[in-house]
Amino acid sequence: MIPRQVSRRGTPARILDAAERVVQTRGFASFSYASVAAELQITKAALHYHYPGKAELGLALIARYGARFRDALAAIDASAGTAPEKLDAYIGLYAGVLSEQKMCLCGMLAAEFDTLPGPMRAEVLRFFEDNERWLEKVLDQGIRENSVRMRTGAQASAVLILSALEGAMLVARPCGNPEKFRAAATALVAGLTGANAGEPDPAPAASRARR
Amino acid sequence: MIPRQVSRRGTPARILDAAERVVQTRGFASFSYASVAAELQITKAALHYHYPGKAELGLALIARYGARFRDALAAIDASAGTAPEKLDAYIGLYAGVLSEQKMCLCGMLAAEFDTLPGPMRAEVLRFFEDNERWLEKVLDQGIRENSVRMRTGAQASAVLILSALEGAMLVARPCGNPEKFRAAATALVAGLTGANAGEPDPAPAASRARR
DNA sequence: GTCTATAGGCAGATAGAC
DNA sequence: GTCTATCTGCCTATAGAC
Repeated sequence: MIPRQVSRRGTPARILDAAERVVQTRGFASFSYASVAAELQITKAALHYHYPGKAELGLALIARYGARFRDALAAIDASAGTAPEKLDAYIGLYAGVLSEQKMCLCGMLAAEFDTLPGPMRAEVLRFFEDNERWLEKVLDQGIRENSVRMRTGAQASAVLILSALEGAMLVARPCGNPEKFRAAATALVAGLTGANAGEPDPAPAASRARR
Repeated sequence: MIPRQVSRRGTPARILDAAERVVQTRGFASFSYASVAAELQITKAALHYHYPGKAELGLALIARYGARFRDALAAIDASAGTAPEKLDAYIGLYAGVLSEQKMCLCGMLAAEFDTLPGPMRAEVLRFFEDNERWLEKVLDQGIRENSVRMRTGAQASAVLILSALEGAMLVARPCGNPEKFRAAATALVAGLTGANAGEPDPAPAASRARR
């Protein structure tokens, strides 16, 4: 009586789910309509109905990923923690992706940048810019709180954090060793907060800075 | 009377040169015998004569790249500089690649890792391990010299340096902005060397050292 | 060593039935 | 919305002449 669907999620979303997984593990060039169709047990023609071509599907992929990421950053902001706490949460986002043996979608697409259609390129750049802006804001907060100590500007440190985490995923994933990612992240934070690993902060983060 | 070749370099080396450039800009999946043959103005069949298949060509590519990199590291060692000087030279290797709008070959292949033939995977892993070992050695030297201050172990810091530089290339290349790479590298080094380190600091960006 | 020619497969994409 | 069937093009790879 009830026309139950194969899945609660609609077909477009399920297509994006499958495509996203393939792109994050094998890359955009190595992803094909055939592989996604096989996984969803539908035909390539059905995929083309929902997404006319690879370029459009790729764009939808980044758009959804970017929106999800921005939501996650907004949620971290809403938690109103200290800068180091926010950084830890930010690192957790990356660690979560890596724990599924996946690369950051935009990190993967950055490697393939020269082969991407124009609209996809623009969205990849936007993703990086958004992340840098958010990180810069958090670092500024950390300076006000006296919980972060930088010897260079917040902008350069923001680029470093983004680069280090993307790079740590890139390097750690082939090694099949999430610990490698954790080690890099810990050393990164240590260089920004002046914290000794395994020891209490020499200058405890302002317990609840104004904001 | 002298059977002059088209180039001083032999055909196998010229094939590797062209293939390397394509892989470092577009990726291994997007590289084809046809594109390399067109660039060298020979046929695909001639390429197959020198390298039976894509897997063999790819392996030769990493082998040559890895050997060249190891030679560069040995040259830095031979210079007998301080640890910060060696790190700067190491960063210069990456900057040189990026200045040609190219990604590190092994960084690119790391993104595509899941699609690579087994022998290529092994060489990519070897490259990362070699780099980490070398960096760890330099960091140990820096501790002995008192020119490097780490708040975490040398191993974790070595992974961070490798990750940050690979990631900085990954992020900076799409932006078409080498300055972004420099900013990340500067912030990275700043986090590893104290402002009040024994060695003269050519760029005391933020001279208010706390430790 | 390099060529022409071609095999065989898989890619992205479309037309039209249901 | 999903299907079958098909088109076109590019891919890796091989056979055999020169």
